[in-house]
Amino acid sequence: MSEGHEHENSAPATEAARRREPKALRREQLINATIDSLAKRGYAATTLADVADGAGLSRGIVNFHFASKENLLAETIRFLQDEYTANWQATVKKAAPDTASQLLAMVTADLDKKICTHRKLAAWFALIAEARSKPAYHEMAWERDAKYRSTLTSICKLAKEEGDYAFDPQSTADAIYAMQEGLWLRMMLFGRGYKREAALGVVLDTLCTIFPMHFAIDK
Amino acid sequence: MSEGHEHENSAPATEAARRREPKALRREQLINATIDSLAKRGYAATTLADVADGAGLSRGIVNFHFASKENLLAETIRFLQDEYTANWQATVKKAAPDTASQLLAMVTADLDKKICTHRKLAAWFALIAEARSKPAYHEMAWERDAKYRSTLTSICKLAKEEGDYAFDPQSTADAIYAMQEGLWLRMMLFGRGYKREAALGVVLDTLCTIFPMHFAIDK
DNA sequence: CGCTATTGAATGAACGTTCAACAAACTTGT
DNA sequence: ACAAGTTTGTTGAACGTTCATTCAATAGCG
Repeated sequence: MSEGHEHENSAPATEAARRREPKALRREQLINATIDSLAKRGYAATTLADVADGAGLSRGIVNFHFASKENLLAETIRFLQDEYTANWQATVKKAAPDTASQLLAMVTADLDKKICTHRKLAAWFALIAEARSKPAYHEMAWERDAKYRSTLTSICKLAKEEGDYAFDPQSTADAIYAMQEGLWLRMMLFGRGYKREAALGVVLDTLCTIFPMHFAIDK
Repeated sequence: MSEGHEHENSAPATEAARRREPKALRREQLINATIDSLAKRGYAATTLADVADGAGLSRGIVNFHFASKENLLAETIRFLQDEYTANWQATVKKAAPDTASQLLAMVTADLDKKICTHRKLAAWFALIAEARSKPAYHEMAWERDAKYRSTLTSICKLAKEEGDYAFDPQSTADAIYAMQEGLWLRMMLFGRGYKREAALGVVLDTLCTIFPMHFAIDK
C-alpha cells in the first residue's frame, strides 16, 4: 500500500471507508498526485495513468472528477496559486505593523517551508512554462503577481520616506520580486545544490544593503 | 512560401540551390524552427511535424539530421546556451576595464536585443522547465550559470574594495543574477506587458542603489 | 553509377476519452 | 426494520487519435 510519496491524509483503512470520503478530498488527492508527477516527470511526461497510479486509483477516475486532463491541470495551478496567496497574506497579517517587519514578512513568506518545496516549485514552473500560451493560466499567473507586487511597492514607498532613501520605490519593488522569482528558479533547477536557507540568506543580505536604516547587518 | 515567422536566412531560390546548402545550415534551420514552435506552442505541443512544416521540409527530415526528437531538443538548448555565453563574454571583453563598466556590461549583456527576445526566452524556459529531470540538460544549465556567476562574484568583490561597501559580495552577486533571471521570467510570461526597456530600467536603478560609489542616479 | 539528402507513406506505441458493468451508499415504501 | 430501487463513485477494457520512428523509393550531385 505505501508506495512512493504518500501525503498527510490519514490512511483510508478499509475500502468502504475510502469510498465514503467526500468528493473534495478525492479531488485534492488527485491534485497532489498531479503535483508529484509534474515534479518527478515534468509536464510532457505526465499522463493521466501516472496521476491515477500515484493516487492508487484506476484509469478512468480523473475524467470522472475533472472531466479532462486540461481541467485537472488548470485546477492544479489554481490550487498552488491559492495556497501561495493565502500564505503570504496570512504571514503579513501576523507580522508587526512597522515597515521593516512587514517587508521581512513579505519576503520570508515566499521562502516559507510549506510553499517553497522542491516538489511544488517544480510543478509550478512546469505549469506556467507550458501554460504561457493558454489565456486561462496566464490570467492566474498575472493575478498572483499583481497583488503581491502592489503590496510590495506600497511598503517600499513607505520605507523610502522613513529612511530617506534615494531609490525609486517601483524599481526597488520590481527588483526584489524579480530576485525572489530568480531564487525560486535556482531552487527548482538545482534542488539539492541550492537550499531554502541559502536563498533566505541572500534575501536578508540584500534587504540590509537596500534598506540600511531598517535592517542592520548581524553576522 | 512566406508563411509565419521566417528568418534571416537568405531565401534558397531554386530547389537545386536549396539542396546544395551545407548540412550545418540545414541543422540550424531546423533548430530555428524548433525554437519557433517551442515559443508558439510550448514544449508539450511541439511535434516533429510542426518543426518540419516550420522549416518547409518533409516529415522524416528531423530524424535524418538529428536521429531523434530528444537529440533535436538537446541541440536546441545547446544552441541557445552557446549564443548566450558567447554574447556576454564578448560584451564584457569589449567594455572598458574599470569595475563599473565591467559590471554594467555583464548586466546589460543579458538584456541584449539579440538574446532577450520573447521567442528565445519562451523556448529557453520551456526547455529547462521540462529538462529538469534529464541530466544532460541539467548539466548545461548549471554550466551556463556557473561561468556567469563566478565572473559576477569577482567583480562584486572588486567593487566592494573600491567603494568600501558593507555587503557580502557573494550574496550580492547571487542577488543580481537572481534578479536577472526573475526579469527574464517576467518578460517571458508577459511578453507584451513587460518589455526589455522596463527590465533594463529596473536593473540600472538597482545598480545605483547597491553600488552608489560606482553609479550615480541620473534622471 | 555510387552517394547523399529528401520525401511521404507505413508502423506501432502511447495516450486521452468514453462507456458499460459493477459496487457501495443513500432513499423510499411498507 | 428491511427489501427494493435509486444515486453516486469506481473500475478497466475498448476506441480513436496523435505522434515519433522507420524505410523503401526518388532525385540531385560528382
